[in-house]
Amino acid sequence: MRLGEDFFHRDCLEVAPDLVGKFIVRRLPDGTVLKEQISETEAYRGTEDLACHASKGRTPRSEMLYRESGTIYVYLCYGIHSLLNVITGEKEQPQGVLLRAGIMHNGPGKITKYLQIDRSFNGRNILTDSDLWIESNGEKYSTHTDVRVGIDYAGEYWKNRPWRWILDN
DNA sequence: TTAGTGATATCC
DNA sequence: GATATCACTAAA
Repeated sequence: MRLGEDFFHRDCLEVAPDLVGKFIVRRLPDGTVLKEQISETEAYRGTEDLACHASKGRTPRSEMLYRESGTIYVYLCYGIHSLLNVITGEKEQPQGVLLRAGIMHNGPGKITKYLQIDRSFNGRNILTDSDLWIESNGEKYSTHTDVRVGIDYAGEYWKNRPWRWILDN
């Protein structure tokens, strides 16, 4: 079953753990359908969160974070990797969830490479897009938390929020 | 451990 | 217009 607005229109701290175990589905231009089970997510929440791109305020890049839930936010990291986020919560309240890994592809840059997602997806909507969506198989999966990765610059408090969720083995 | 890579924010 | 920085990865 494809996940809809009810799922994403919640706080990122609720959506991020719930996304673990769900399936991200990508339909390529040639019709091939790729499906990958999500195994790791991270939440980025609000302007106070120094790890969130919205902490620098509303800029051309962070604009997507302020959009309605379900908006797709893709940005280029280190000049090489496209990182995929889904916007959650209330419009105008910047927050989202980073898809960090799938069962078969472990790493935020690797999952987008496999799914052939680049910045052309930025601003599209995962609720309505015909080439990218998220499905549930109805099962619940247990997770454990850890701190977020690659945000040493965010200061002790934000660096230590347990806002990464990982699928239990 | 380090190079590779280019968009972005922030400073002239 | 210049520059420092970065939610990463693969190779060594």
